[in-house]
Amino acid sequence: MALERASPSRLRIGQVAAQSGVSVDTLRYYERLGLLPVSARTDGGYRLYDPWVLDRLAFIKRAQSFGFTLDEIKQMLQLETAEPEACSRVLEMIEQKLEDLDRRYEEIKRLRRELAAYKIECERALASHQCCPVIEDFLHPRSRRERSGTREKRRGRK
Amino acid sequence: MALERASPSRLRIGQVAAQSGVSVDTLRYYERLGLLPVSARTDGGYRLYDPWVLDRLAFIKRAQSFGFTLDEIKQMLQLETAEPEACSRVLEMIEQKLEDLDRRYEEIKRLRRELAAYKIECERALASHQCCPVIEDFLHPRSRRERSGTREKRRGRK
DNA sequence: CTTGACTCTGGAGTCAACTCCAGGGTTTAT
DNA sequence: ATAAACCCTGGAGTTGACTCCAGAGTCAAG
Repeated sequence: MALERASPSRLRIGQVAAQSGVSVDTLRYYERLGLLPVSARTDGGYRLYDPWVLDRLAFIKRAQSFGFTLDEIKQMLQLETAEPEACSRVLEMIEQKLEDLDRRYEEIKRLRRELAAYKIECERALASHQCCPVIEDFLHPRSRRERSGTREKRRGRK
Repeated sequence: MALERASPSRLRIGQVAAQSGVSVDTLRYYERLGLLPVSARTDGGYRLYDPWVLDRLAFIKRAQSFGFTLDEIKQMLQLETAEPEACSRVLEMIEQKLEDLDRRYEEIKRLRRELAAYKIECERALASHQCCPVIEDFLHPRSRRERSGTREKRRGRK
């Protein structure tokens, strides 16, 4: 049985791995998950890939970089490009992911600000050879904003 | 409900859980990890906590919210507050985490921008009943059309 | 034909931070 | 004394995205 031997158009898994930067293990993993098609095989059982899987892998990596999970990516890949439904579905997912990014963005901004404040305090303490205020402060967060007031330490109710 | 017989100053694990918002399982897990001290016990083997573990738990949650891992938090907790070394060590960790936040911040900004562009394209296609350009675009990030291409992309990727 | 690089399978392991479970023992109110 | 909460241990399971493994088969070159 003449198998597709050394056909320059088809790649073995190692070549796909090398060209895509995705490990062979991951390629097989993706196939199990249904992100890649069940590939053709040689008589000996070796997988043979059409070069377009490289495009698909690029898609996967790109979508991943946006924070889409493999499962979400799979859903996108299962959509028929031609159908308008596909587009609204994708739009939906994009909008959700945008909200997601916005939330994370704000959170990071807030954390950054707070952490930077700690840093300054820490530097000051270090310069004047005092004991570390950060751990103290982390331990009693609420005393921060009432430093000039009462140092109440009651937390939680009951 | 509240029944603190005997010594009112010591809490059982369920009370700590209720007051801290951390599950009893997690409390035991933290103890295993060394984030909480090995607690005293009743004769029957029940854990008894001093109320200051609530402060420590608040510290842990706060540090976690900054993106510190439990392992890093443990390192901080092991530092002796009084020593200046502790402060410089903490400063180091804070600075590193700040860099981390900055990196993530920039990345999110970039992704947001790109994703928003996709969204607009998607909306346009949807409005004019064309086929979804996003999947197409994801699939061919910076290549020319070879496959059923309809129009040239002017928007360069990345 | 032999070598050595490549590939196959199924399943297990990894990481972080939990979460759940079975099968018991303890406390305390009634 | 009994029931209802509560708690104990140790170990296994969860999630997502891989990563590694043993033991076997395949392929192309020399």
